Amino acid sequence: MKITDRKTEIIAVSACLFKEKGYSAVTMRDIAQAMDIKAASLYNHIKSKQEILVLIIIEIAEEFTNVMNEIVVSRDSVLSKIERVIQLHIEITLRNADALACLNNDWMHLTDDKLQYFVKMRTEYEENFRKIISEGVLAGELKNSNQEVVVFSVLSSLRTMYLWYNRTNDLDAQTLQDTITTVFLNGVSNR
Amino acid sequence: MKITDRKTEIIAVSACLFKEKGYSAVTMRDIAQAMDIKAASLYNHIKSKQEILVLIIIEIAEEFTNVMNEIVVSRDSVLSKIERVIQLHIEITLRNADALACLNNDWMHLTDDKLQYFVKMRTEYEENFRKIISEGVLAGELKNSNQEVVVFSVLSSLRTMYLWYNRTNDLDAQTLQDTITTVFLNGVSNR
DNA sequence: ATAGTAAACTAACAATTGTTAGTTTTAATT
DNA sequence: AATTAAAACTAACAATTGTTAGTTTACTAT
Repeated sequence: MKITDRKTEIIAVSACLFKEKGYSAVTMRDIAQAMDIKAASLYNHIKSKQEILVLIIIEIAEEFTNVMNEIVVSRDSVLSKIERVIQLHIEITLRNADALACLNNDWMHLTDDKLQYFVKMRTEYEENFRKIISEGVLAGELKNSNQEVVVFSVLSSLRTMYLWYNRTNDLDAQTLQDTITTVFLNGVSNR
Repeated sequence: MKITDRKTEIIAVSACLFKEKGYSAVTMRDIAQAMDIKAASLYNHIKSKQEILVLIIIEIAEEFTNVMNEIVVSRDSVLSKIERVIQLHIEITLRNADALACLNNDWMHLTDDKLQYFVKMRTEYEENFRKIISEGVLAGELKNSNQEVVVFSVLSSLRTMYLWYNRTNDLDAQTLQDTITTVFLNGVSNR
């Protein structure tokens, strides 16, 4: 049992490359070169290019799905639930930005059952988030705005955090969490 | 002078396909098939696949740049400026969602001087937005949050509106504008 | 030392890619 | 009816794609 096996390296290197140019624009020879081996050697470790994509995306999608399910059934207040969703996105972004970028941009290149499985998880995730927002409006904790707009305004920001979080290089996770929470809950206006 | 010339059709059809699968995954034969002609026939109208990408992205990037420049130098209040930025994004999203998706996801497949030109415009756009936020904090109109987080939280939402605006099919531009403005300025919390 | 295995290699394949050359069709103008 | 120009076509190219087969190297356990 090695500390980091070769397959794990391939996944990480591929995710990094996919983040830069997208799944379709990255060739097996690109991945191989980044690992300083020949393309054919990759196949000692992985079954296909598609398998790499699956391994990058599905694991992280399942994590989102599972934690979101926990949050939804919990007995926290709606505001706490929203905070926990924000926290979930920050955690995964900091831990694995490359895979997250890949999930966001390349999920449509999954095939057959994996694609179906992913879309099902994503739909479920969005429905759960919508459920939280509805609950909040009903409980009077949230403004009664158009819910689709609220859901996707917030979700879009959280989903694309990987694009910019590293520009704020002096920012720890807690400050990030606090600022984002304030922005979404209370807005940017000082009035 | 035709009502819609063939070249314009190619651009539109291509933008639509690029939106679905990304620039690299769409072949000239895909584009041709969508127009019910053969791939070689495309070259009677366009110079290359790359030219299609350039025509889709650069025009819309210039529009963003130009309007943003107008907004920044205007004498409106900061809150009005932010509202105008939101309006700009909504307008372009409603008018040309496909091209916007393409700009967001495929800009890195531009080459050489066009790539440089695009990145320069994007940087300028972000700096202008940051300038508005700074001005607002200084004038006491905005909360004194971490500015990078504010800038990209808002910008990320606006940039990816094309992904979801059509789910709210009973939503006119004005309601969309009002809801988004409220969400960002005042937050979702009711407290 | 020997055997065995993990992981690299070379060479090549069949399919697909963007693109070009040359030709035919279509439709409008004289 | 003849001319012309726009826009389609067929056929093919050279390069690149993901992948396979078979071989060699490097390291570990006997």
